[in-house]
Amino acid sequence: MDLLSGPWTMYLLWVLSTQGPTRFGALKRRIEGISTKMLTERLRMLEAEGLLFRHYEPTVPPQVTYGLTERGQELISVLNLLDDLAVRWYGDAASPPCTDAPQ
Amino acid sequence: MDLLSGPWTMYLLWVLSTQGPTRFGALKRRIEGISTKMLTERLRMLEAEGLLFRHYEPTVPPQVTYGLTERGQELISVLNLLDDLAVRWYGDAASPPCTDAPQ
DNA sequence: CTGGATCCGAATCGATACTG
DNA sequence: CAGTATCGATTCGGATCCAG
Repeated sequence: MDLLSGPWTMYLLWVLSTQGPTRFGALKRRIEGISTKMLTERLRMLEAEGLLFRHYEPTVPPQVTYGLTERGQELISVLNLLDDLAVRWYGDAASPPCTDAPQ
Repeated sequence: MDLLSGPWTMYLLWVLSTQGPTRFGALKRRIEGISTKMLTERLRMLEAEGLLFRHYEPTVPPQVTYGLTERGQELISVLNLLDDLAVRWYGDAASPPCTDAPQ
């Protein structure tokens, strides 16, 4: 509970679940409003909990990709149920802005 | 998400789910560590969201009982799944102090 | 591009005192 | 018993600057 209670945490997981593995900058742009500090903190915490992985590619410039681990996926399935309730109670409008056109 | 992200929120719901309708003072004692202010805030918020009800009995002294609504129960079922994951990942020790012997 | 370090204002939260 | 009101310490989080 403490883990998920942090700001942006659930939303970050959610974004990763809809986008698949995503790079740091893309996440920052996608989440819009989150600060570098927050994003880094959340990513570190979730990584420490084994909910997501960090893939570092030492190119120039470096590329770092984050994605859900198996545990992360399991957690997402619970969050999906939560979303079902949210939709049922508040309607689709309450859903996160899933404006993804991933192509 | 914002709703559940608040401090004590999930735990409070959890306690109410294992105790059934509970009075203010009992909740405060049960949750141990929460301040009056926090508890009141959380209760108000959850009531406003229709997750729990407030029953006021104008006796002397007054008795106020809080309990889960139907919506609250639905949400608990999701939290239970979350608990399943927690137990699987961290073991029973990480569970809330569910020291209930319901028989 | 991906962060780490620092500073500082804003929001939070607990403790306390008080009421019906 | 069940809160409300206020105040002050603390924490939090964003902005900024810097580096590999």
